[in-house]
Amino acid sequence: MTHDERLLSTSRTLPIALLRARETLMVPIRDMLHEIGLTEQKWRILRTLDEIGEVEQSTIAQHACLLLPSLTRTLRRMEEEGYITRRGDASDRRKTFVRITPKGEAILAGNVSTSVRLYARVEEQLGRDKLNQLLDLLEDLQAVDLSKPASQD
Amino acid sequence: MTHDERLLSTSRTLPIALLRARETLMVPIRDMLHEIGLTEQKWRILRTLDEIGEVEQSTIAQHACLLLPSLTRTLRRMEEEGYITRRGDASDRRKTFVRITPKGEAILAGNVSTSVRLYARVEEQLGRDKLNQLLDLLEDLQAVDLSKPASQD
DNA sequence: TATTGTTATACTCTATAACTATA
DNA sequence: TATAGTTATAGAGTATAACAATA
Repeated sequence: MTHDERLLSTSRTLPIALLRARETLMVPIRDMLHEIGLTEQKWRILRTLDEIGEVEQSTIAQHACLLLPSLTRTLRRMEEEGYITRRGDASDRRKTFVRITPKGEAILAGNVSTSVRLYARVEEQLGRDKLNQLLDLLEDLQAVDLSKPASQD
Repeated sequence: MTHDERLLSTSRTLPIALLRARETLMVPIRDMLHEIGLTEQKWRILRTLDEIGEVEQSTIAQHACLLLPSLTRTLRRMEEEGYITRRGDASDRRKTFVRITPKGEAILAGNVSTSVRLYARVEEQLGRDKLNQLLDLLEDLQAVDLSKPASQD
C-alpha cells in the first residue's frame, strides 16, 4: 500500500477545498446576482449560452452543472423573463435549441465590471502566475477520468 | 485600465471552473454517500467534527460551508440518527457544543477506502506535484480577502 | 432500443427575517 | 447592544422514476 487508510485533513481534501475556495469568491458575486434578481444557476446558464451560442439543453446541463429536470423548469422561467428563447430542431425533433436574447446579453454586459473587479482583486493578492496556474490545474482536474480504478499494489 | 471589460471564458472563470472540477470528483463520492444514506452536507459535518473535535455550531457552519438555520435542522436529524451529540456550554449558555459519536466515527472509518481510492486515481492522472500544488493554491485562494477594492488605474 | 426532453414527486438546501436567551 | 442559536417560511435546487416523442 502506498497510501494510509486515514482520512486527509479537510483542507487537503479536494471536494471540500474546492467548495471553500468557491464560497470565498461567491460572497461578492451573490451580492451582485441578488441585486439583479438572478440565481447562481441562471447566471451560469446565461454565461454558457453567451459563450457557446445556440445549443441543445443537454449541453447546457453539462456546462452549467445542472440536471435536466432542473434545467427544464429554470429555462421555462427564463423564457418567460425574456432572457432566452427556445426552438425545436427540424432535423431531430426530440431536441430543443436554446439561445440567449439581447436582454440576456444585456444583463451579462451590465455586470461585467463586477466580475472584472473581482478577478483583479484575486490577481492582486494571489499573483497573476498563481492564478493562471490554478486555472490550468482546475482544467486538468476536470478532465480526470475517475471511472477506472487506480492501479492496485 | 489593465483589464478589458469583457467576460472571461467560463473555463477560465474561477467560480465555474471550481464547480466543474468539484462535480468531476463528486460523482463517485455521491455514489458512496447514497449507499450509506448521507447527504453531502452531513458528510462535511462529520468530516469537520472528526477533524476539529467538539466545537460550537458557528464553527461547523464556517468549516462545512453551511448556514446556521440549515445546520440547526441537519444536526437535529443527525442527533436522532446517533451520529452526533450536543451539550450546552456551562460558561456561556448561548452556545451549544457538538461532538461526533462513535457511530459517526465508524461511518467515516468505514468509507475511508473510497476517499483513498479516489485520491489515488487523481494523483495517478494528475501527478503528485500538481495535486499538491493545486491544494496549496486552493488554500491561498480561500484566504483571499475580497472585502477591499483592488487598486484602481 | 437508445436518446432527448418533460413531468411529477419527495426531499433537501438556501435565504431571510423574526425571535429567544444570554452576554 | 451584540452574539449564538432556533424557528418559520418561501423559494429553489436535487434526485429519481415514469413518461412521451423521436431516432
